[in-house]
Amino acid sequence: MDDLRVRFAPSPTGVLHIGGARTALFNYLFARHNTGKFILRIEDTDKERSTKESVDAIINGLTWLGLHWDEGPFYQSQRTELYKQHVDQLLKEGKAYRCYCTPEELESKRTKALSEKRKPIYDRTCRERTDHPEGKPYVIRFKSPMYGTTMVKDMVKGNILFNNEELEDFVILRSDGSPTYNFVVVVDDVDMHITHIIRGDDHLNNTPKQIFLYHAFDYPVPQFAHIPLIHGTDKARLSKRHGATSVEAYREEGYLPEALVNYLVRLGWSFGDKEVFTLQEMIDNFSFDNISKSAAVFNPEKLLWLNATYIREKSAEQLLSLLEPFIKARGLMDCLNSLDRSNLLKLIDETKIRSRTLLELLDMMDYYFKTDVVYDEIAAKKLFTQEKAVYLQAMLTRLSGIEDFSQKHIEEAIKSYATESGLKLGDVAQPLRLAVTGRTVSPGLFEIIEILGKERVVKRVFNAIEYMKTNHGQNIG
RNA sequence: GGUCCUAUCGUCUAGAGGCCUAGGACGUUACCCUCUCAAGGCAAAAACGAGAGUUCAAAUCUCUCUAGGACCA
Repeated sequence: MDDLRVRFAPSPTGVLHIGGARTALFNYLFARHNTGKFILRIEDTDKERSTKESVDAIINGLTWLGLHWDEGPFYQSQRTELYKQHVDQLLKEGKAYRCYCTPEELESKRTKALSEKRKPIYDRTCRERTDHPEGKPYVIRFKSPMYGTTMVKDMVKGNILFNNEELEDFVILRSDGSPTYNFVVVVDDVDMHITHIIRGDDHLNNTPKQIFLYHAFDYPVPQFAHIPLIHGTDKARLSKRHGATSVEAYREEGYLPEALVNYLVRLGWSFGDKEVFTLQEMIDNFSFDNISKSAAVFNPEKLLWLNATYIREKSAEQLLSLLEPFIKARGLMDCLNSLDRSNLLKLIDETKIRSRTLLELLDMMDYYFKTDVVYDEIAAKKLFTQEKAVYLQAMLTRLSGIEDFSQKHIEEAIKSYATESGLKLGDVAQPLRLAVTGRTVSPGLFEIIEILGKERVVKRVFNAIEYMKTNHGQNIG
């Protein structure tokens, strides 16, 4: 098994979507598990739809996910000579032939066959033709076997038998001289010495045709693994209308690559009851024995949970560096540099268990970056009342009086005030939280007061009291 | 339309004839903890698509149907 070679062969016609990413992942894991080689091949023969941006998206996406390839990227667009040679070879060996039937002729044959309830496959008119009409356009067709059966041995689906009579003499070279998909795939896989083909099961029906070509090239048929597709909630193949489906989108929303990889590996693959895997654990345990045969519905909730799990396991330092691109994007870099770093790290530690994405994490710490607190409107109406203004005034005095502004002393000050005034802690804590963060939800109040520091807290409580004075009219009753 | 694939809680799955009163995870709900929200803890509700057969015994094997999906046109 030491010569095992697999490939991921996407078409660069859009973003790297999570279905493709999962196919790449399974290829990667299989290669690493078996100490084989993982090859990246860009199938950009469709010049109309292939773009450089899309190639970049694929490469960046795979790199971000940590799915490193050993060879490539190879580009089909740079290999046209190779395909031409192989067409010529098949032609010379009598394994393919020129077909001069016009599209109109083929169409009428089709409709006729259909009306007579026959299979609408090409009737092989030109198969034994020997003349070469000058100047007449032609396609090149492969001479498929007309009888017998072809067995696809699949590591996921088992043995699948196809009846050769169902298959036609398919086109390998179009009239414009461009080779077709089934043909170039096989030429490349032969040329790259691919031993195992792991791809979506949407290719299953193409496989017998490709097996014909392997035979024609006298190349041992690779092992196949057709993995089930990913579906949306409506059980249809996952597409844009199901929401974010690109790897890039998840990156921008603050997902961690290890979370996405972990989620994708469990979509269709399992290892007992285990849910959380390191990449090494995936590599160690991966096998096609425990891949499921049916399509899996993509569940964003579970991905979110996994992402939260991974965020929680990161250190504050790690999270801060992960947050940097997001901080930069919001133009908060200057702000970051002017703030106390150790306090920010403490805040990250307090906030990370409440965040499911990096974006959420940053959002939940906005009050730390901002100079002026913006109050949640509904909460302000409810909590910034005359009665609460009294509490805040008292807290302003007490907090200002603390020499050693530590969590312990802050807690004592707030709790003793509540007790002395016969109040529940929440009665004081909630308006105070709103004053200091602008929110009703935050990490522990005593912790964040210490983290923000005496100066900022005192100023914020003072500002809140001022706000209540100027807006008190609407807050009465 | 033809060919092919698939079928366990809402979702991801465990399950390879008796360990199944069907296990785990996400989500949902209740409770505990609690200054809010999370996290954590502890519970609960929730599934073998239908029908025949094989067998002492079927989620597991066979067949039919049904439903989804993919490919080709």
